[in-house]
Amino acid sequence: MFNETRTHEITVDTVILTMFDDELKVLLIKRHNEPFKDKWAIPGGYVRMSENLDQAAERVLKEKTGVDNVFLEQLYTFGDPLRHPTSRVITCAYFALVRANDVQVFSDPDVAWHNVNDLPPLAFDHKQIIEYSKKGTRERLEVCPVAYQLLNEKFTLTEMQKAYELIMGKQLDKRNFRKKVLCAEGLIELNEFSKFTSKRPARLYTFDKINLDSLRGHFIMSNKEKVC
Amino acid sequence: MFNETRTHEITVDTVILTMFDDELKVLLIKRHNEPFKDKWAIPGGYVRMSENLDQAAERVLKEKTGVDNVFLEQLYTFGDPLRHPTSRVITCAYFALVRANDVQVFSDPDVAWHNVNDLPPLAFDHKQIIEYSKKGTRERLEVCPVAYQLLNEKFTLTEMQKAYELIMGKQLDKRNFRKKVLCAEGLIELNEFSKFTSKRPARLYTFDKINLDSLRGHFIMSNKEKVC
DNA sequence: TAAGTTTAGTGTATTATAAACAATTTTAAA
DNA sequence: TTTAAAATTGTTTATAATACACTAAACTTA
Repeated sequence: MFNETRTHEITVDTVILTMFDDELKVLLIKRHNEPFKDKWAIPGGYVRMSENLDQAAERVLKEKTGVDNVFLEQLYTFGDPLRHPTSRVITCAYFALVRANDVQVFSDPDVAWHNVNDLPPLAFDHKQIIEYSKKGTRERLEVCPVAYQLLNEKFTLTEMQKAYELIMGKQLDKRNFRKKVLCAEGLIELNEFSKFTSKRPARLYTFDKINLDSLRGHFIMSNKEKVC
Repeated sequence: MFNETRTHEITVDTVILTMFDDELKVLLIKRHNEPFKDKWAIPGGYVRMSENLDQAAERVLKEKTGVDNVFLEQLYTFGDPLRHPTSRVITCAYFALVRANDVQVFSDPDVAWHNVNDLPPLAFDHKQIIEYSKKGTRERLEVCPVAYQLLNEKFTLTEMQKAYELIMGKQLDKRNFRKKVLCAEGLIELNEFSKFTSKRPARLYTFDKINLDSLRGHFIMSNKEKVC
């Protein structure tokens, strides 16, 4: 069935996640061409000869959202011979966490955010890739406070808890959550309050970006809270 | 510098780890051809058109060690344009844990086990790949008792602790270690004792393979013991 | 302007897990 | 039989996780 040659096509596909309307959203693009015409797909593209895989993923992310300098990490490489119906394409999947406000609003109705837990029919193995990225985000959150990547620069603790809850897929106790994050390094309490909430304003916090490298090991979701 | 075409060569490279002489060992092959002639390299090969990446890694492992049905997991994909000096080769790296006794003894002096912490000059980016695999093995051990993959079918708790210590890169307390593993699921106490030790014989244990799938989440090294 | 509604914010007691720590037992070898 | 090496075993302390409910502040509306 296959001609056992040595070359394949290699792409990067990027699962771009953000948070709004109390949902984790993934950016999808509706395909205009075969294969999988009219199905939705995560953004991707061929790896160029002069760039490494991280650079290819950054380029795709920048092209589709206009953002860079955000959390972007290699997830897994998918290489099933039949994942592409007409050619042999191996794809290195990345996942990115971006702030909804940073993304350029696109008027194209064929580029849209979808709830990661309520996906339309997807092209290729992209459903599997998105499922992997949900798991990867959760595992990443267990060792590193990546959830702040989804939040605005200034955020309330309620917003932060919501991000944790969406990624972990479970509700957290408000008092225990605040106790844990308030004693963690890197979180800075501001003397500002959210103005746009309709009820009691909430204190705003921000992250000390300079110390983010040292945060590995902090903000750990406990073993018991792990979704195994 | 580069012709931005769409095809690259893709290989799998496999970090094969085992344990003997109280050391974690990695299987290396001395290269006979350029590039990197006479440097050591981890076993690898081109991905065939008809196989997926897991199958390619299994094939390479089987060819080099004669073993299959062992722990073998995708690690990371390395795609720096300059990682291969003369062509554009993207490699999907895997890591495997095997029992030293299961591996066919090879008489070829250019195939040898090396201490992972004392490596000879390596070809390509293989030093980086091996470092990644040490980290990957440690992280895997934190959520799953993969260390048993390095042990014989019947093993003593001292041997098991040694495997944990080598992977974690630190010494563990004997009493706390035994307390933790003895109350974990899947470990079966045998009425047999090691005969080849020169002093007091140690009780042998084995793993309940049937229940291994349910072991995720057990045998967790605590957060405090994590090497971050 | 008072009452009602919504969200923000806070502390303690209990339980579970991890960590520190040393003496005794068993066998083979001398 | 004495000695040496490795195996085996429990308790105490410290830390972390969990469960749990009321008050405070601001806006809305009657």
